[in-house]
Amino acid sequence: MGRDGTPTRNKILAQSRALVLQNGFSGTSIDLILERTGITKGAFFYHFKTKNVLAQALIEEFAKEDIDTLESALEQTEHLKTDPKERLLQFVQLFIDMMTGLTEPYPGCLYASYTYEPNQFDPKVMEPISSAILQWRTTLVRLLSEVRQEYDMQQEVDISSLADLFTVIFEGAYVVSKALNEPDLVAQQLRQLSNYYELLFVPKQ
Amino acid sequence: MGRDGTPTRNKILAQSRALVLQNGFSGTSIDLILERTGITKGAFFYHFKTKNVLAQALIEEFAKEDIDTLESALEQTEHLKTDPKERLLQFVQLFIDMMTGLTEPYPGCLYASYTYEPNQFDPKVMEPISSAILQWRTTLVRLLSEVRQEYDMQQEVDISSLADLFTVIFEGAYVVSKALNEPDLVAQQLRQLSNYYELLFVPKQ
DNA sequence: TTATTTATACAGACTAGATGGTACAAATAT
DNA sequence: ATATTTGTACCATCTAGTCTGTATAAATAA
Repeated sequence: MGRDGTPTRNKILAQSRALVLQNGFSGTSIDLILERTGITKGAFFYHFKTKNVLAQALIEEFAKEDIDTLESALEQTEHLKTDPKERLLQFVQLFIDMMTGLTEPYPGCLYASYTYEPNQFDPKVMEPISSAILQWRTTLVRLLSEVRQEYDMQQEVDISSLADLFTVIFEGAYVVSKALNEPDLVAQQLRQLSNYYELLFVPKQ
Repeated sequence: MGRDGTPTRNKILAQSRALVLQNGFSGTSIDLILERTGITKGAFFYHFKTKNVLAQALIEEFAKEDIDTLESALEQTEHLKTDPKERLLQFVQLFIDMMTGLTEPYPGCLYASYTYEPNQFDPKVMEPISSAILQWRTTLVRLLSEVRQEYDMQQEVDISSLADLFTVIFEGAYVVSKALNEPDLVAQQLRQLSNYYELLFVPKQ
């Protein structure tokens, strides 16, 4: 019955994400989205009742992809479970590889974009952000705890903060990479994180 | 000579900065600024010919304060020059102290805010951002190079990336701190940076 | 098979209010 | 007195969102 609307919906989501990362959410007018997608107002409001519904769909999709990436990286390193440090380093390495060889800066993170204009959104639009960040924290706390059990720490540091450092470096590197227009900066910063982990955990005794 | 307009101008700048960090630049209407400051439209456009001129004034003022902070921290640690590592750690410590004991998240960084809606601004509005970030890089490269001359590095890492890590952690920590509403996260992350420096540089031989 | 119904998807003119910006008179300080 | 600062009415444009109508495609019935 009726034609298939998912290509249209996906076009709106994809272009909107790109536009929001360049213009901010409130700097992205619906007319601009229409222009970019070649879609009309009627089609847009058929798929998204209001602009805020689009905001919510955008962040939910982004968060889903984000968590998928996290879980995929976990799976890809599961075979290293016997050496938790090796696993941790390999886990980071996956993201280094992901961010290596870009020719232009990674377009950025919607979490940061939204976080710098939180008043534009209903509270429930912001919720997936903290939810996702906390899931990164939880996951890395687990990975780090496993390392800690089999290695000595050169310094007694708070595992939870150490876990957050992963997200912090990502978010910060996106900002600086965009600001300086240096595509490989993100990978470089992740390498620093890897070095830190390397130095911090040493064989027992 | 007419009356003194600087209090008005300063009120506009201060309130606008706060508003931009909450709503984004294009989400901050002039009417909202007027409402917040209790100033009228005529006054506003007397001080700032266009909204983009305000954007420029905002970022220039912010960058100036930022560089002032950098230079102040340099001065405050100059007496430790004989032990460059001690100086570096003390340098970071100053910022940890600065970010300790906040009751609500630090409002954020205009560099990041602008970087996530760069299309809203003339290119010359964005210029002070890269300029300031590069000045941090240059300064930290100097501090780190001085350490390197008197200490061994546990791992051979790129000094320039190591320098950027300072800014990266600040920017990332602001984002995550705001997103999770955890005021002390910034100080915690800077402590991780300090730990990394601590581990990386070891006495010669 | 073909005409008709039905649910879905899209098109585009229209509106009410917001937005950045202007014009200019009035107030204020020196 | 007059350069400077402020108040307010106004304007053109942009904004999100509405409305009515049309196209598409599958389901149903003759």
